[in-house]
Amino acid sequence: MKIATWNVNSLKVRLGQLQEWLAREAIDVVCLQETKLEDSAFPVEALDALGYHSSFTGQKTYNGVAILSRYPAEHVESGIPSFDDPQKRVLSATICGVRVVCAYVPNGQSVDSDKYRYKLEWLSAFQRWLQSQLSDWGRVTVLGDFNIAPEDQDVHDPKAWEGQVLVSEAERAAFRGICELGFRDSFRLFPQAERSFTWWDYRMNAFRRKMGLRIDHILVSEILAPACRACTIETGMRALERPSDHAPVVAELALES
DNA sequence: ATGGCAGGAAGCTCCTGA
Repeated sequence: MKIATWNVNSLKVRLGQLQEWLAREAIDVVCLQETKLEDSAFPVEALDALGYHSSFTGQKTYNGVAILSRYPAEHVESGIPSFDDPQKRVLSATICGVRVVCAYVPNGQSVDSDKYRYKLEWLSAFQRWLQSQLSDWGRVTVLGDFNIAPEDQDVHDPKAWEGQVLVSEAERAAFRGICELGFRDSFRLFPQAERSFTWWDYRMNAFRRKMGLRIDHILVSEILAPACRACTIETGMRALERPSDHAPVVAELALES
């Protein structure tokens, strides 16, 4: 089973790229972030035509997450139950016996902002909830835009970014806290090229200059990790005309059954 | 030096993203 995550930065704008990608790659589950669409505007028919069932929770202009799947999605749940939040950032579903959590972690803006405090509170609630997801389901995968570069090797210029939002110690501690519940960063299960990133700023020719961060992740629970065969970044998607500023991440799970 | 792109909603400029 191939699972993927992609921050599309507007599904309306990126629908054509998504369709081409899904027609080309045999991906079974796709988690999307920043769809920026109200539910009534979600392109259900276009994705159904490609063989995908859509689950989604969205809002106008900001946020919005979706899970596309070639197989039925069961027990679909929106949000973090204990965390009342009008921002549509979390969607979870069970597909082929695997709990799939699609997450769009808050950006945080800057470390001295209210949005940063919201990010840390959000992450704390997310971690608590993931613990219950782990005990409920066992086979759990968390895919999404974490807005956290876990280590210096995930940052093109660690010196320049030191202490900034996306790399600050409190954010990295929150990421480790989630992993320590019993998750592995699937990307680091395998040898990877240096300077592997998933996001490049639209400005300053950052992509061409390889000035990126690795902030989109696929975590797999310990019990699933032995089944993980690969994790790759679809860097080519960032090189398209009118791209999202994020590239997709894809992981392959060898599931018995 | 706080810029630089891009998307959305509004409406000819602003907010947000990361």
